[in-house]
Amino acid sequence: MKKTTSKTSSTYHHQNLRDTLLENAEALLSERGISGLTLRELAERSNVSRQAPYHHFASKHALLCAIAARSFDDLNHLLDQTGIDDPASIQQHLKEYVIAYVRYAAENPEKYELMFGSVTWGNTPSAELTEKGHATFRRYTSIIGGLKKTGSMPAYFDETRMSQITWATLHGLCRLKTDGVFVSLDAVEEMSLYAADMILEVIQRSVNTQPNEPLTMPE
Amino acid sequence: MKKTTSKTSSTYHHQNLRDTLLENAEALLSERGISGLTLRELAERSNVSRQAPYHHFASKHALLCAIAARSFDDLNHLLDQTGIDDPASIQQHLKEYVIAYVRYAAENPEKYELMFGSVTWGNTPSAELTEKGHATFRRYTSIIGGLKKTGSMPAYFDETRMSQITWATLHGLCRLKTDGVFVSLDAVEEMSLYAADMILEVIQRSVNTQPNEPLTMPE
DNA sequence: CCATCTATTTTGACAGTGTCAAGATTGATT
DNA sequence: AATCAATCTTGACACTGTCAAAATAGATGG
Repeated sequence: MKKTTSKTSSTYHHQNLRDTLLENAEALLSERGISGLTLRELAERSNVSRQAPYHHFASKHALLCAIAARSFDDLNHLLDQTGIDDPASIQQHLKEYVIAYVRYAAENPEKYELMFGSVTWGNTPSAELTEKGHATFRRYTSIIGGLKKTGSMPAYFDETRMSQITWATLHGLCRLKTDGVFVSLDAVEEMSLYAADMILEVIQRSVNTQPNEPLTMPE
Repeated sequence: MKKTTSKTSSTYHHQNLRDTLLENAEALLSERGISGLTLRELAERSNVSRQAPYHHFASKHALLCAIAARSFDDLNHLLDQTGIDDPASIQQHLKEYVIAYVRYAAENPEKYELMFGSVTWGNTPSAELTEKGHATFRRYTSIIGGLKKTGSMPAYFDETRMSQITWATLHGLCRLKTDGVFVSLDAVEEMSLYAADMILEVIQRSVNTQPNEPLTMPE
């Protein structure tokens, strides 16, 4: 029974240490980068011994997964605010989504790396992380699916495949920015909108085309 | 004057230590992953003291950049073997390129991470690395440019932007695979070919469309 | 109100890591 | 043969993540 005791005995963390650690970890992450986020310094910054975090996170990997999951929440919150001005225009929604997505990645490169990088995903990512990651993708798929429902997308399109590759485009651009291959945020935003236009174009043009030669699976 | 002395005094490495280190580093990388590649174990495996590698690589970062540059050579060598069966068909070339590219990434996830990851690019990547990375992209651009020359791509397309975003698609898919977000290689290959088809489609269809509403730069 | 218990925090220790500073060794050059 | 510059080695330092065991706090039951 460790629910709402909340006596908050000063100089002793107890229940809220986990949240405190996560907040300080995010700050540390932004300041020193992913390799500069060390458990010992995190503990010191949280005024706690070096082993204390282990009672809230089984390992450093678990902590990183928790940060990633939390970052997915942040991103989803931002994405929720797209497409509300003109709910009827899914095209507009897609563009706003893309811009919000790219901006978040560019402004939080270390978090984005944890959200999709091999550090977290390469070694049995936490269930929380995989679930939230998939949820974010589902959110994107629903937009692409919306294009189909409103008739902007021909019915014979493979909705899943289409979502996967167009979102991979978005992800690829973000990754190139967060990894430092691309440096200009303006350029990446331009590319992203260009990509969004291309996606909308290929869908739009397909509508006016005979479905006898669709975007099929080769081989 | 340290050219071709090549006396190869046994049990003493001398000139070829650098190459030996790189080879062993690649092996170690494949076996233990990027975090398992440690300078000390690399030295031990090369029958050399722990500080010896520092005479050939200024730091671990420099070593990682050298591995990445070497990997670019490997990849470029593979890509050179695409599009030779039917040089006339650039569409075929693109598909072969995509498949070879994805396969290399999937089979060498750690190398791919060094080639494009923040570990190398985030902290002043070596001139050799940036040059070879850009060269690889230029190679891709030339294919997209080939589509324009043969009339398959409308002249008003922005060749550079088009290359950037379609290559970002390829890169995004590879990254999702190498990072462990996607697990099935078959699925990623399917997505890649689907993407290649989409690229070719959007270009092809554009040819039969009035250029008054092209894929313009928004805003 | 006190004793007990469990969850939490701490201290000690260990095997690693990258890399700086000096010393030792080698093959080549004068 | 003597000198030299490049190369390799050894010692040391400040770190890292994490196991083990001791200490401490708050909550619980009498």
